[in-house]
Amino acid sequence: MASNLSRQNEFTENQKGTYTAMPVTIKDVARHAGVSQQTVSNVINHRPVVRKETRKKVLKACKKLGYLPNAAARSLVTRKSHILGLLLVGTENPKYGDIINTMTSIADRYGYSILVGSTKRARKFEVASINSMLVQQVDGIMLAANQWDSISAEMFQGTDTQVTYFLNHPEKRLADYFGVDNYGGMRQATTHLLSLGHTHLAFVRGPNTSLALQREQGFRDAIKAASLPSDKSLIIYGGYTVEGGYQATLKALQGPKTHPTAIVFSSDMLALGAFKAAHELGMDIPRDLAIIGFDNCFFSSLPMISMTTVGFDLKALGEQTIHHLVKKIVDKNSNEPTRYVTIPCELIVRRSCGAYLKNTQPPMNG
Amino acid sequence: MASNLSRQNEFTENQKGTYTAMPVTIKDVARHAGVSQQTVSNVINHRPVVRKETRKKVLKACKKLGYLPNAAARSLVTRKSHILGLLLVGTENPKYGDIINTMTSIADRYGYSILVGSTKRARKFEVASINSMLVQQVDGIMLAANQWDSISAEMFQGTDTQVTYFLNHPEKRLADYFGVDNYGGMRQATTHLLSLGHTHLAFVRGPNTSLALQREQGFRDAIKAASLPSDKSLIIYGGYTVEGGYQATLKALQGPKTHPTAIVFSSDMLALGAFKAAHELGMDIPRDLAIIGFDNCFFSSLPMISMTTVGFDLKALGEQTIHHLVKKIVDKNSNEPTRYVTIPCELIVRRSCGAYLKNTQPPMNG
DNA sequence: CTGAAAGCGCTAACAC
DNA sequence: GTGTTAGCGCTTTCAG
Repeated sequence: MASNLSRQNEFTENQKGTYTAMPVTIKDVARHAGVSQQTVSNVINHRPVVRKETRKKVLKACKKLGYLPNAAARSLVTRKSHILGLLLVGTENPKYGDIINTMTSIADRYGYSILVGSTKRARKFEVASINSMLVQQVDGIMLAANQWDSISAEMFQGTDTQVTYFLNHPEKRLADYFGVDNYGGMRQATTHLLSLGHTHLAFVRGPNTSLALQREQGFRDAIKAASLPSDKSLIIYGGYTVEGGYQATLKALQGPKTHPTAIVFSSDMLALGAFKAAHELGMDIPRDLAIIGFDNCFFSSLPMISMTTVGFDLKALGEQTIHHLVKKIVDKNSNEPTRYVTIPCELIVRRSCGAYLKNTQPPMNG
Repeated sequence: MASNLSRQNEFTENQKGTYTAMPVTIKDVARHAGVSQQTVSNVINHRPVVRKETRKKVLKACKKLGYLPNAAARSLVTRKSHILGLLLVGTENPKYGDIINTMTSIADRYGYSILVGSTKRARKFEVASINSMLVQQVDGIMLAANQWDSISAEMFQGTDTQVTYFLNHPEKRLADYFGVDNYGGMRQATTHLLSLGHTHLAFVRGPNTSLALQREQGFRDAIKAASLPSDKSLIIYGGYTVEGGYQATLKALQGPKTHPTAIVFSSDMLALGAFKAAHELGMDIPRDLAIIGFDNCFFSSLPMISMTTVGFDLKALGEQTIHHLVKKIVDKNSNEPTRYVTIPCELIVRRSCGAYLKNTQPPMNG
């Protein structure tokens, strides 16, 4: 790609007789270097069919004029924009920033830019965002489906744009999916609490996405596998905010049933609400209440939180997602089967689950 | 804009005799509706020069064929991509996600998409990102300058792309700037600690950005205004991570000088490190050490953190930034003077500064 | 109000 | 290796 930092202009006279800066085109470079447009194009695109001296001459002209290729023009003929869409559900979770940054970095290595969007958890916005990205000619979209019954993948029928579900997928498997083993992670977390002797557990569930539904199922199956009577477990809706987790915790601890001694949360954000609730009720975590979250957000390792949670390798997930998506974009008609990938999870034991209560100190790194 | 959800295709035979789906163009719609391309274009762009019946006919054909306009083609002739670049320094701060989401929402209201990038705090990446966005023909860039001595605004000379600095600006005021009153906010925070009776304060400073330098100056001037001998204040580099704040706090509390009784941090993230350090040293915040952060990150209001901090209205800032940027894009040659805007800050007093130590309870909302 | 023609900046196909 | 030509899908003249 042409260099930068210095951009000289050519000024051309327009109809009104005023002078305006016109962007430098491949034509200008060609004229300046005394070669044809095609040759300039060959140089810019690193096609090894240009003589060394010619290439040098062209490069020099590019620099001199401050030439930058026009992606729109290129996109129009190649039918490739080198833009990828990343459509997530919302921003409440601080993991959002991590994800965008991770994906942007990886995409960059593959030569793609990232256009971000949020579905705001509403079908209307999901459709509008996809439409907008389609219009912008993104080569591919990584889509976190809003709802379990989303049919947004159908919007890509007849389009050049490749689509893969990311983190969330709908019921109908109309496209590839790259996500996390939410089920396995949550089942392991729940089993951990059971092994610590808890017999009354509650689960605070998230919104109606595949991700949250899988986590819930992991909890249910762990309870079932332990042969605990199902009425001894409590399932409460919490949504995806700290406030939601707070309300749900209060409900669990103040309801008519026998109160749980441990609560599993669909996310770290929800679990934070438990700290607030416990604080108000004068309860100590983990002495009076054991809790486990999911996501391994950065705050979970802080000493005053020290939350047991389930982690996963976001970078690896992003790498696989983009790698596969780009492959599908490049090998236009490599009729690969629909892929359905989940990366494994890891239980990260800290203080909040009470595992360190009886025996030793919490681990040094909080 | 044309509707969606259903996209039928036309299949055309290519040279090799295989059939491939070709995207529906304005031509196809025109033929189908029995009108000219121009008329279709007029309909799509809501130009009020088309008869009602004709418009209806065209819209129907759009829907039937699943037509979506091609932004690349449009951009090529209008010289407007309707894409805005948002270039931030990094992602360590969870505020990052907030910012992207806020800016995406606002831009959407103005009819623009957001292309995100990260400078990774290195000039090399800053230049590469800007270049990439320029190639993609973004209409404007909101740029958080890496360094105080950045000259990246010069890259826009001779370009159609409008640029405004955002959150951070370099020393040379080559472009508009929209940011936060970092100086005033930090000065107020420091003065607050002084009013609580502290005479030995430390400041943990951030990286070499305008934002961090302004915050540092706010601290220095507050100390100076209180006529405290400057050797009674300690300034330590912390960077931008929790770990950096932790190390800096240890340094402040274990140095040869008289130890500070209060520490001001350049950001909430840095201030979190103080909790870790205090925890290790067996000190209580705020009893043994008062701290104040900056940013009002979501975690600062949690009861087990309850951090006194400085907040600002990100939405208002984003709105002003994009409003102005879009105005400059649309009014191509409205020779407005370079604007330099900072939005005000607000001190949010919670438990960590010790203001509630002697008198009353901490506020109910943590 | 509608239609025909030109051209945005670039790459692809084919001569030379 | 290099130059010429055509055309991607759209908007913008300018005639009618």
